[in-house]
Formats: sequence, C-alpha cells, structure tokens
Amino acid sequence: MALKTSSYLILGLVRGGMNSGYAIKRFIEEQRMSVFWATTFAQIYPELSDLEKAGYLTHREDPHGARPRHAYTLTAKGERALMSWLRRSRIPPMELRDEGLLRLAFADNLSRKEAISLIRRLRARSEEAEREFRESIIPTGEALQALGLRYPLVIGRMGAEYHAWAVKHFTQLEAEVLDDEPR
Amino acid sequence: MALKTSSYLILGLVRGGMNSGYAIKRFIEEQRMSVFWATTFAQIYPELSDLEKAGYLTHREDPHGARPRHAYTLTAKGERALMSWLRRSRIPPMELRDEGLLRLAFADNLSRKEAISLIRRLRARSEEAEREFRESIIPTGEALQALGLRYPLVIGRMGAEYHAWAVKHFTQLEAEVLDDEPR
DNA sequence: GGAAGCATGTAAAGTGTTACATGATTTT
DNA sequence: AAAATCATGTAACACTTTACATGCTTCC
Repeated sequence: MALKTSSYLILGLVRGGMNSGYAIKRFIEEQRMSVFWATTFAQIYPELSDLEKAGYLTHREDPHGARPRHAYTLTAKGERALMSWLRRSRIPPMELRDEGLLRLAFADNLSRKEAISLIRRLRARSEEAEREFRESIIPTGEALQALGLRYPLVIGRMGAEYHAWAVKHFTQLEAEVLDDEPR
Repeated sequence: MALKTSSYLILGLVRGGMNSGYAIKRFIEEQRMSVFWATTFAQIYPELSDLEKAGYLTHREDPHGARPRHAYTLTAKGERALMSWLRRSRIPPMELRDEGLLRLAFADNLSRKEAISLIRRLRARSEEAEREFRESIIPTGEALQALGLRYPLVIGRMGAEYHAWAVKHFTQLEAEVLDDEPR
C-alpha cells in the first residue's frame, strides 16, 4: 500500500492523540488545518481502516455508553512511516486553487470600477480570514503550546500574517488601479 | 451544462487570444497561471469540445501545413457567461494543498535540528519560486502590459512578493526556533 | 538526420466531494 | 422535548492525473 499525503495527515493526528475518526475531523476543522489540507469523513473512515489493514494502525473499542467509538494508535510501522515522511528532503510544490485570483488574472475584461470592486472583495476575504486566525486558531494554538506543542501556533500565526500581508497588498493594488488611469 | 471554474479558465484564455488547446496549455505554463489553477491536456481538449457542444465556443479549422489545428472563438453566449462569472459578487475561499506546511504542522515530532532543516527547505522552496516569478513571469507580464493587458503583470508581482514575504517569514521562524530553547 | 517543439486526443486509474443513512448522548 | 453534538460509515458522482497513442514542423 502506497501512502498518500492524506494518509500521513491521519497518522500525524493519531500520533498527536486524535484517536477516532471524529476527533481527527474535528481537530482539522478547529485548528483550520483544512486551510492547507482539507478532508472529509468519507476519506477519513476508509483511510483509517486501510491503514489498519496495512499494519500502520491498530484500534481498540472505546464505546461511550451505547455509542461505539474506535480508539486508534500507531504501530511501530506507523511511527516509522510518519517519521520518515517528516524527514524527507524533497518538499513538493504547494498547490493553490483560487477562483478569486483567477478572476483577477482576467480583470482586463472588466471596467475599472468593476475591477476595483473585485479587488475590494478579495481584500475583504483576507480580512475575514485573518480575523478567524486571530480569534480562534491562534488561541487554540496557544493552549496547545502550553501542552508542549509549538507548531500548531506557528502555523496559526503564519496564516494570520499571510492574510494581513494580502490585505495590505490588495489595498495598495486598489490605490494603484485608481491612480493609474485617472479620468 | 453547468460550467466549472476550469470552463471559465478556458473561456477567459480563448477570449484573450489563446485559440487552440495547445496555446491555452502553453500560456498557463508560461504565465504560471498553473500556480493558482493547474490543468492538463486531458482536461482542456474534452472541455473545449463540451463548451462548443453547449454553444459557448465555435471553432474553424486552422491547419499549419498538414498539421491540423482548431482555432476557437467565443460565441455571444460564451462572452455573456464569462462576463457574468467575472462580475459575480461571491468569491469562493481559496483552496491550498501544501505538504510542506502539513509537515511543519507536525514538526513537534522532530528534533530541533530536523525542524530547522525543514524550515530551511521551505525557505529555499520560496526563494526558488520568487526567482522564477522575477525572471520569467514578470517579464512576460511586462510584455503583455505593453499590449494593454495589465493584470497578468499584477498577478506576477503578487506571486513574487508573496514568496519574498514567505522567505522573510521562514528566516524569522528559524531564528525563533534556534533562539527559544537554547541548549 | 535527429531533437525539440507543435498539435490533438483517449483510456484507465486515482482522488475527492456530496448526499445519504443511522443512531446515541449532551445541552438548552 | 428539541436541538446540537458525538460517532461511524456507504454509494454515487465529479474531478484530476497519468499513461498512452499518433503524427507534423522547425531548428540545429
């Protein structure tokens, strides 16, 4: 079985104490890991059982009353796989899909007024994202830091600072477009 | 037929004068539009013929010697569809998939030395991306600006500046990690 | 004459999302 | 008593990538 990136996502989260499918999904959403690696239940549950079949995970039953729950842990093989992935020297290029930037790339088809309105909406999108990072991801990151985990906070700060940068960038772009062909 | 984002990508490029499948692909690669919306021949060719069947495009034969070539143009319906997409008020959230950031999120599992090596490789990746933007995408953007197209250059500059920001960010992060738990 | 680039496509496999399906527990 | 949250999964559909398949033209 060849492991995909989403397999390592799951191994990493199980290693970090998220031992059920539900807990994995919740952590990804709460910590906005979905920003750089989104996933769904329909991927997580089959992947957990595939990883177990292939010997990277084991689980025990961990019911909560009559509600069933599976508590997964890494096997030695799972630990080795996770660590060797983390240590790989090659980092694949990041993949971005952004309809907003795609529309900006075609903004020559728009009137100046319309282009400015698009730029403003792009800025508003980043403003909102920055707020979310500051108000919910960073605080969770700080809580995790108290438990000895530093990198969730590092990622949260990076997200907030990136969007702050984007807001500045779009503000400046708006000024340039307003300025450049005055009429 | 419901149009997807990649349909609009193709409509936008045909509108911009890239009238064959091959020309579309080449422009996406050269102008590194693939950075925010990647695609392949296996998507472009079927999409062109679907868009034609649905009345958004027409083509005429435009052979180059004995080598066949299709020259597509937008129909009135295609123009309307493209413009109404560009003017839509809602901008979907950007989607990022970055194995590098995912590994950084799990860097608590690494030794300090290993974490620093990961951060350095992330910085190197952005350095290289910045260089590519400055050396090839921005110059092409400048050429297009001379033809009255401003936004390809806007996008090129944004890419270069983003990666410059990321380089600074990773440099600072490396210093923090080195500093923080001195041994 | 060979390599690089131009040009169009299909088939199969892989990956990911949405909708569906079910039921228990906790909070309001 | 209802709503929100916890918990696990499947089926169908949509989308994307990789590999294959072919042949012409231009540059060195």
